[in-house]
Amino acid sequence: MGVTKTQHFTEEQNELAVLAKALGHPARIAIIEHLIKVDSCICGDLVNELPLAQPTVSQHLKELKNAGLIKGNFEGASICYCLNEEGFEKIKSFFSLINTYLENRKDQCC
Amino acid sequence: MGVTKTQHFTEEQNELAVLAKALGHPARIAIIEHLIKVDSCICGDLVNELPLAQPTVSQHLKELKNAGLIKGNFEGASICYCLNEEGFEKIKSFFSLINTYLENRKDQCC
DNA sequence: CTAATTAATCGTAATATTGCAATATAAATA
DNA sequence: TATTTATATTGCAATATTACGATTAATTAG
Repeated sequence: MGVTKTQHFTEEQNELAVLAKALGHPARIAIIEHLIKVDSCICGDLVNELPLAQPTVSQHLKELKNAGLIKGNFEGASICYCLNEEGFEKIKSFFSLINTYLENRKDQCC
Repeated sequence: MGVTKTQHFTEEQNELAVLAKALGHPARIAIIEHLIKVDSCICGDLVNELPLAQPTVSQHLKELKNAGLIKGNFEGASICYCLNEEGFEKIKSFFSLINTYLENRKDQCC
């Protein structure tokens, strides 16, 4: 029926999925990459940087913010967005687990 | 409208988005976690493990496979699924970039 | 206060995702 | 060969996502 069965999964699994989903769009990858490149950012910048209209960029920023991957504060007339370490920490520990597993994996059955 | 403007982003950005999107569902996170836990897996296992019907699990496996995050081989009557290192490598280098940035970031403007 | 600038929100069309029953396919076994 | 077992595919309903024009809200400059 089209609704994710969130209730049936653990909180950790749902959190990770939310974070990954937020990164699951090239525009949002581009936003993260741009934030790293300029090391602090105004939204207007992004509208020029991305091949998308201003409302669309605003929407993508909102999703990244909701997922906890970026933070935004008013700075004069515009808004300063930057990476939110907290969100990335959670992803980091998940991938650490995977990397440790992959490095120690003895026999790859497939 | 409603179609992601894939053409306007770099191949790397699109690839990362595909990988992240594939992880953007709790069932698929659960599948990855289970594959790590049992260190090789048969799909039937997963149908019992997950709160989803067999066709739904099959679909999620397909998406993980398409994204390059898991591999599957026939093993007798059933199929043996396991992690595909290649896919995770790509994600790893992206997060390395982010971690390096976050660790060296001087002033957090937000 | 008014105009200009910047970014968020609303409304909506186009498309994608999620989930499952029903069915199909493929291999193992009796 | 017929049956069982394991997994994939199809078709469809419910819902979510993507994108953007129009509008609104908030801030700054004059």
